[in-house]
Amino acid sequence: MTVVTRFAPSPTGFLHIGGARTALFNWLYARHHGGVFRLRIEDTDRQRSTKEAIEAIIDGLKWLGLDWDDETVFQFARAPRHAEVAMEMLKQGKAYYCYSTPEELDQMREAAKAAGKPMRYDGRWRDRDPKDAPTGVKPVVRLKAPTSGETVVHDKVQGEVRVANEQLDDMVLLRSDGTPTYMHSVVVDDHDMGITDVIRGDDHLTNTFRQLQIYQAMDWAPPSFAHIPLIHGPDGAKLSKRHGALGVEAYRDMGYLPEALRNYLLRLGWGHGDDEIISTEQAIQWFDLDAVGRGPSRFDFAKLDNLNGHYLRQTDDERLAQDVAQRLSVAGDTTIEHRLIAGMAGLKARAKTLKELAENARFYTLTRPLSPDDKACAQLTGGGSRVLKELRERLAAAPTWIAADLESEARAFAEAKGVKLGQVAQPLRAALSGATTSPPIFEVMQVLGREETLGRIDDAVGAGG
RNA sequence: GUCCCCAUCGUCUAGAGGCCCAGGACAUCACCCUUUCACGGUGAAGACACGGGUUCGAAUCCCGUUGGGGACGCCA
Repeated sequence: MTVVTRFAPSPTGFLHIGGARTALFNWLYARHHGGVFRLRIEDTDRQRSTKEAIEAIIDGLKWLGLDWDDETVFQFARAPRHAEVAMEMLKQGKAYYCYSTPEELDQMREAAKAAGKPMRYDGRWRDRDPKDAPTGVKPVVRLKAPTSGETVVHDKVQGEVRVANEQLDDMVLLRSDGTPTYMHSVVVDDHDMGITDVIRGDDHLTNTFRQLQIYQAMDWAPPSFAHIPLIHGPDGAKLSKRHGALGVEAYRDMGYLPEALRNYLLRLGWGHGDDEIISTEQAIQWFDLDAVGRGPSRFDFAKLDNLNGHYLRQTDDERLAQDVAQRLSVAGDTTIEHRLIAGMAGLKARAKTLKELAENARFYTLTRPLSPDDKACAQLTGGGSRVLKELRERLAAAPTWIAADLESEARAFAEAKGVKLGQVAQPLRAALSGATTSPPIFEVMQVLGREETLGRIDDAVGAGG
């Protein structure tokens, strides 16, 4: 049987990091088994669902490179079908109309709380004659759930989980306005869409019991389930905004590469021996549910940064330069763009994110004169300035303008002056980059070119006195 | 509160009874490389939550305790 998985987000916000991982696992599982990965937007909450959220989710999935098959299913559009199934259950005596008012339910809730028991609908309309129905009250449709025995889930990650049916009550299938509840629509949609494997967050594990009861009532074969643990914040508690509960677009803006985020998310809760850097091809080949861990894991930016740095260094210079030019608003300036491409080799070993890369690259994009920072200014006073003045003459006469030769010039100069190379290189760095740290300075000179280099030295020498 | 789930270095994890006085990665620290900062290299420190069993032998199996998480809606 062909594997069919799905990602079923509700469009009430961005595609957050936990959802992204759920989508990734579903996608990998389907691709690994040569199956189908589908997308269903659960937009039945008309109040909270927005068009913007739908777009954010779709953009996020595309950015992450998680492509889905077939058409996207919008759950709300299927409401008539959900109602139809509920009616069928009513006809077969598997469901019933319940006329209890919200007030009555509140009373039950409070009574249950006072008694230290969980809220359970007491089934007061379960076997009542429909003729008793009060007028003017629109009923909900409730499932006639089994009252004894137990319901068991054979979960691919959590193993066999069982619960006594007394713990469960008769849940609402259709609201009094005739719209389906989440529990009901999920089951009908998964069935109709031919989903074979439901892979979702751990928070749905207890929902599964109730959903299983609907499958049983309809005599449908349930899919197999896999509940993956949730992602927590660094403190072990629920992931907060501050700690990473952000939309994937926020990660893009912070300068993370989609391949790095994918690799990071994959390793969160799943492992393959000692492998850390895992390409998408390998992931598809290796991924399976049996290696998914059962405990929740904590989100760690430091590890994401490290992974991102790794992928950054693998990425070709043009792509990086283009992103940097965009971030620094200099895209289209070909001189600058060429400089960025030429300087990228030295730049990319020094950054963890594209954002950091852009900040480090800024000095390449500046127009003279630069405004050196405090530490750089300190390099440009007194001795530093004198060294630069003399070095400038020698550089102006340099026969070539390539890094290795420029370094030889500087070394010869330092030796002649009886100073360490650092005493030459640091003022030079301050003059050319406006800072005390930069890519290798002779590489910077080559990238900047003779004219710009000499000009920046002149600016610095003049300003430094 | 009730039900359900989980538990190896600070973090992510390897480990499916002897290969483990527990391996890798990130982070930390030291050293090397070096014109700065990185990258890279070498090394150090660092964990089986606790208590009982089972077994010749347990990180691995069972029970309990503790700790964490999740679910208890006419939200999804």
